[in-house]
Amino acid sequence: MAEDTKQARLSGAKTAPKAAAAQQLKAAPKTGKIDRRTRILQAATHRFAECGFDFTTVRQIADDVGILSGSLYHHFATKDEMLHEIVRGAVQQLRGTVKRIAAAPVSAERRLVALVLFELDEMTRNQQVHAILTNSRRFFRGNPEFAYVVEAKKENFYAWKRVLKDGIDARLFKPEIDPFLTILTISRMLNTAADWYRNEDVYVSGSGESDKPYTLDKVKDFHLDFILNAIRLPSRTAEPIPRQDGEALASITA
Amino acid sequence: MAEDTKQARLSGAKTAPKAAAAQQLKAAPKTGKIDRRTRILQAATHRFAECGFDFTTVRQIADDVGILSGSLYHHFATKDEMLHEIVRGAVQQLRGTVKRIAAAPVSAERRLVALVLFELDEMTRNQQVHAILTNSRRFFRGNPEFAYVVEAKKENFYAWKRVLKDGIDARLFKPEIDPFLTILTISRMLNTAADWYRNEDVYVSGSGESDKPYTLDKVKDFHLDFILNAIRLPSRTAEPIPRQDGEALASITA
DNA sequence: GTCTATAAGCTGATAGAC
DNA sequence: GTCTATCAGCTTATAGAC
Repeated sequence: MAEDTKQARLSGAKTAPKAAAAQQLKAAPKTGKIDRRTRILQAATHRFAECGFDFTTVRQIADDVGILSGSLYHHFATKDEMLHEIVRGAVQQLRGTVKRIAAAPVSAERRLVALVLFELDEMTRNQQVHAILTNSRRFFRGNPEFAYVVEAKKENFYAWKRVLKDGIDARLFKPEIDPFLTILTISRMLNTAADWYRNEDVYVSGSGESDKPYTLDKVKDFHLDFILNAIRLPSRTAEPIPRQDGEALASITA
Repeated sequence: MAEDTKQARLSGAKTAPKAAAAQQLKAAPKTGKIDRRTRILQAATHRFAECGFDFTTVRQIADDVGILSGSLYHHFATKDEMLHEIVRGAVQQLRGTVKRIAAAPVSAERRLVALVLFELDEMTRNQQVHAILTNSRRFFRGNPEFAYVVEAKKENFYAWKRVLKDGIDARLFKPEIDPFLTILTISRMLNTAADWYRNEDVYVSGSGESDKPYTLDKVKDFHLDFILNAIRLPSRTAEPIPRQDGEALASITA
């Protein structure tokens, strides 16, 4: 892994003419009329999330869309290029919204609630992409081509840190909490939750969508409770959690 | 991944004569005199933890110990057999101790504290093996040869569930907590913490062992606080956390 | 745009010389 | 116990016919 010098050459010639196609990925209606390129990205996203980037083969992706592996290279120059198109949009959007929430002119507690709600929402809605970002994080760290991924993660950390610091200064949060440990713990907690919410119920549910044992709403409440109990000043534990305000702040993503 | 029918044949002929060698893995002094088989398992453990089982090649392992890949097959029948020897002991020990703590005749809170302390301790001490168990969990789930791994995980879950239920019945914990979500969250939290504690400080530390910014003790306190704040009855938040008692209970592993 | 065919290299694993 | 040499099958990626 140390000397993983698999060169991704996104040289000149074939570089993607319609990078915006990646956006259609979540907006695309499930009815038939979507172009090949988008369909390939859907298949790749699914495989990368399921098996990891490294362990997914181009043949699997090609099989999923019903063409041969060689034909993929008419649409994408390299396997790495597919990954770029899949993660870039999500990374940029997450970074932008997190920074905006962290800088909003409301109390630190409301910003924290908004951050939790937004990240849970985003990671659940766009779960496959975030699964890729988490599960293949070693690949991203070790590949200079994807430095922007780890860079965005770092910026997110500083946004959270600012909110925590503001909350401590405003005597809303415990002064003795360790920012680093707290953010790390919360961040992975939300990631974990989204992964479980979207995938693990395979073991339980059977029929439609409605018999899901946990609603996303309940999962959000659980985590808000868990997190706020841990960081609020003990004297404030009885206060209601400002979920509505956080919800409103979190939904301003456009 | 669905049709991953890579057969592991641990047929008859070459089956490992000294399976106990895996135990030496953590007990082995770092001085030179350890046999080849143990050295190979050390290298394999490191690689599996770092790159995942699937993505590790037998040639990498062979390189690490300074022999050729073909020579590995004098010591082990298959790559899968190495994995078995690496994880089996840890899985059995974890399962045994967790069940014993969960059944101990003390208050549910002390048992919970003991579970948290023990798992953090064990996952930190034996971090590489637990990283393998977590990172390659899809492999374990999809491979019948390793059913005992997921079986043990399930038993651990029921042990935790019992402690949580006892705590609710004894009016120590909030009656409204969701056992499944709570256990899932705590479990991954501890896993995450151990992973970070052992690996992530690569980015920070420089010289010896002493300048580590976080002691394991501090990490334990952080998590006990975080977890107990979330599940204790609100009226009990001011009570001291019975860490010493938990420590004592957790350390009875022999 | 997809196909056939193929390159160059890696994979886990084996046989037999020493 | 390690070596050399090799297998059959997989990997990403390319060239050129249709």
